[in-house]
Amino acid sequence: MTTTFGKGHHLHLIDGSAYIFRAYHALPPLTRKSDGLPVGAVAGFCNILFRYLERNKSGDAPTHVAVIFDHSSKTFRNDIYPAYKANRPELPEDLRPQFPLTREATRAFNIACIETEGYEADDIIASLSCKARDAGGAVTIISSDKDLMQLIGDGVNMLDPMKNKLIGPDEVFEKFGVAPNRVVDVQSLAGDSVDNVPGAPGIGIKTAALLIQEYGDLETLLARAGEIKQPKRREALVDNAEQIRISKRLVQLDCDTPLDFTLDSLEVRQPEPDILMGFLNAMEFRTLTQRVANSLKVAPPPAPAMVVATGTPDADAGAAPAAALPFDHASYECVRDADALAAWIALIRERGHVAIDTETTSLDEMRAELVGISLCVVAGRACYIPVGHKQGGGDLFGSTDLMPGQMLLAEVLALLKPVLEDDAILKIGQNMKYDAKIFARHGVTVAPLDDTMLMSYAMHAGLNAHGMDALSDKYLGHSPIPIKQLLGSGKGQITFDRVPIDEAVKYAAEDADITLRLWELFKPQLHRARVTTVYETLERPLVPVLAAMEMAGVQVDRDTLSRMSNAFAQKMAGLEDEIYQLAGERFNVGSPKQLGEILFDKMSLPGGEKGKTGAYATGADVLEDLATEHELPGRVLDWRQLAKLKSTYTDALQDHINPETGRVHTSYSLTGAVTGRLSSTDPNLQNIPVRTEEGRRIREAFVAPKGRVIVSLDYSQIELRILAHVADLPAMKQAFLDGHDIHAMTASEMFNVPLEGMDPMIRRQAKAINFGVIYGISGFGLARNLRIPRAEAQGFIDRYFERFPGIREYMNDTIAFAKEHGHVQTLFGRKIHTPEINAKGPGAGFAKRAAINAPIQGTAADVIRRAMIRMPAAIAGMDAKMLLQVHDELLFEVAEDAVDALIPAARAIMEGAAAPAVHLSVPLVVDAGRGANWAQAH
DNA sequence: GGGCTCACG
DNA sequence: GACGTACGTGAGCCCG
Repeated sequence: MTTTFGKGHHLHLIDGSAYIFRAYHALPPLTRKSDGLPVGAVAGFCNILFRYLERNKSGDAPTHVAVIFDHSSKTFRNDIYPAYKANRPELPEDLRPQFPLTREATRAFNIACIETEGYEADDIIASLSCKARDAGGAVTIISSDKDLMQLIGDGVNMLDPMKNKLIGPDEVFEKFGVAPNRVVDVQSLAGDSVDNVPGAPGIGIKTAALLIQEYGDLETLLARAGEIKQPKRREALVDNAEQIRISKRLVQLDCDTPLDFTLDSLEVRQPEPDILMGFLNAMEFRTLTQRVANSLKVAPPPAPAMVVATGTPDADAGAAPAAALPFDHASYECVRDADALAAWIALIRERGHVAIDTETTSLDEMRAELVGISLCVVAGRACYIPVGHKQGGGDLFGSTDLMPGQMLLAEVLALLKPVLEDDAILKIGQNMKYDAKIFARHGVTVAPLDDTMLMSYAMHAGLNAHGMDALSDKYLGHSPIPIKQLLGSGKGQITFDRVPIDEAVKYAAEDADITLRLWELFKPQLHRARVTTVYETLERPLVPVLAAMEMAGVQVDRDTLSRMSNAFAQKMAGLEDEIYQLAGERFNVGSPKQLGEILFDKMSLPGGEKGKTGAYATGADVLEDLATEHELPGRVLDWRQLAKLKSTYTDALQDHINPETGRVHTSYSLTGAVTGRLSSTDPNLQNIPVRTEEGRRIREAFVAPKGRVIVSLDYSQIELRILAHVADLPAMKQAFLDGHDIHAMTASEMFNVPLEGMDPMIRRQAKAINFGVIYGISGFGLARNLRIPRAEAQGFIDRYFERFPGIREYMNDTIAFAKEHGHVQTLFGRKIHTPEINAKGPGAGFAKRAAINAPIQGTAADVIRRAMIRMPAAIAGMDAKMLLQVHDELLFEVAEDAVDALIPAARAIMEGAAAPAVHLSVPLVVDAGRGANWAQAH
């Protein structure tokens, strides 16, 4: 049938990856109508292929053709030079899922589709060119990539598809000033900032070409570099010879890429109309479907077909609308051997993404042991890989024998690691920080990732919860198997490793299935809700940063805490004796109910007010008022302070010291607060005492190991600065610009008193008002806070509004915005929903104040998030770790000799964190402290 | 498990 | 005109 490739044959090599990027950037972000799948790049790619085929119908048609793709961004060149192509911007979010579709498109056009792991498309093109040329055939490389120009000559030329212009040796000389066979030499010298090829500093293409022209080739030039007259050029070459040689290895294309096919297999084939039309129709490209139908002289298929043609028939289920597909627990697969896992990995590679979930023995990621991993690539089709299920479901002796029929964890991880770390495969999870930490403890860095919980949060903060059960219920109309059903609850609760494997398969695979379906649903919604930037710049990139902080943990000294606990216990016992004496009887001081009865019934102290539950209020404010009447309330207050410190801090904190690391590992919730703030749990390290002297001493237990110090950097008055900016308060802005005491300035402005020698009481009142404004001030609240008559408080507020008219405007505008849109937003576009804003009754008051506060608190939260995301790169070279975040403070552990470098670097990141997205009209100022422990550093 | 109290920003 | 109110969190304890 065919003769072997050789003389008279003409091979076209199409640079597919370049086409994808061009198509992506040339077209608006198209999505498939039926399900919102991004397909803009696929559409452009198909158009280019179609036009290419049409053009070849007339004229110089090739006999053989292939489209070549980059397999992933990591290649053998990264082993030579890790920074190679390291400064490439991250792939656009909506492009990655289109990669596999462009492969499908190529196959649908019946064109050979080629990629090889570890090699760039350019290397495969080079190898094929050499092979074809050596066989005596002609080659045309269809690309405008200058890196391919080194291949030109001897029957190999290039075609720039943009300009439809042939590139031969003359055009190469025009660009590089040398013949094609010396292009590599010029590139090695000139380097390339786009690909991060270093080259020789100060030498560009012009100079490089002159040098090569003069000396002939690179090796001769390097050998005789000492003869160069210009001192700068001479030094650049002599000092950087090694770097230049590395550059050469980076730009030199590899002509020996392994190829597992023959040139003959690339022979031009006509598209199969059914397959091509089926694909185009499934992608819902109406115009192109019609045009291709005309060209192939066939009838276009009936419009919306819901099934995407994919490489394997198995994957077809994925095209049905995810939400509508029922959940079939029986269909989930249990993966028990390497072959089965390999099949899943092949499917993952084909699709370019995978939903993943881990099952473990604990919610504490630092102690949890991996029990199983579930994967889902296509809605409705998921698997579970058990690795740590144990015999004898929950017997008393805690048998440690593994159940038979499980793969070895090490083997599973070895197979999955390349997938989990592959740049080109998106890993999707619900609360991925958890799973990423589990994998990180096994030496696997999961990236890139998407997180359905964070997507939900970016879209719907303030509207609903973002846990898997809530999301599945709301969006998929499906209640997942409750974990209680497997583990039980209370005393008899078992851990996941004791769950029978067939039960675990259903539960675990379902979670991955749900996650994938949510992702398919949320992906296009993110764009429509206009929170893609929020998600991509403020949510997702924080995941690895927080994971690293949590895993690092903070060293807490058990002895210090233990000694404090003992001291507190003694003091409390003494106070209890006094309290019993004063009360005339023994009772439980910790019981507000009993205390209320003693104070107000037995002792008949004034002001006993019962709340809605019928109990007397005995809060600190009530007891403080009563302290003037009697000694007992004061003692109770003292006792309560100690009880709090002991139970919540000095006792509980000790239980959180990880026995393996000797450190305390908190867990941050990215979705814990509606405003964008983080929250901290298990333990909460964002509320360690500081306001009282006794409490502050607990921070002495947060220490740095020998040779290291604790460094604290905190934003000064960040919320007030943001308020001054958003409400446009010129006087306040000026005070910040001048570095003045902001509360004193406020007092001076309001009460017409000079700054010099100001009464501290006046300043205190002004400070309370400043904070009140941030919280959505009310006369009642301010009156209570300052313990002044309500009318007086209202007078303060009126005067404040008079002096800072921007405030009232900001409040009114914000509430009006919330009423109209149902949400407010931060300067960075984070949306906080306010569903109660139009409610009647007292709820409306809450909603209004929350609406006023949210943009300010939320903007401050966004600022420190941005700083945290940039921090790892900024301190990369230093022996320093970021450990904790407390809303406006970042805590670091730093080697003593690195402190002087860290502080200015971290401060610069924090102070500049708003830019360039937002230009604040007020400077952000960061204060720094250092010491052996947190108390000293603060 | 809800309510109270109190630690933080 | 009355109602109830500072904004955002998490944890430990009591008590039903």
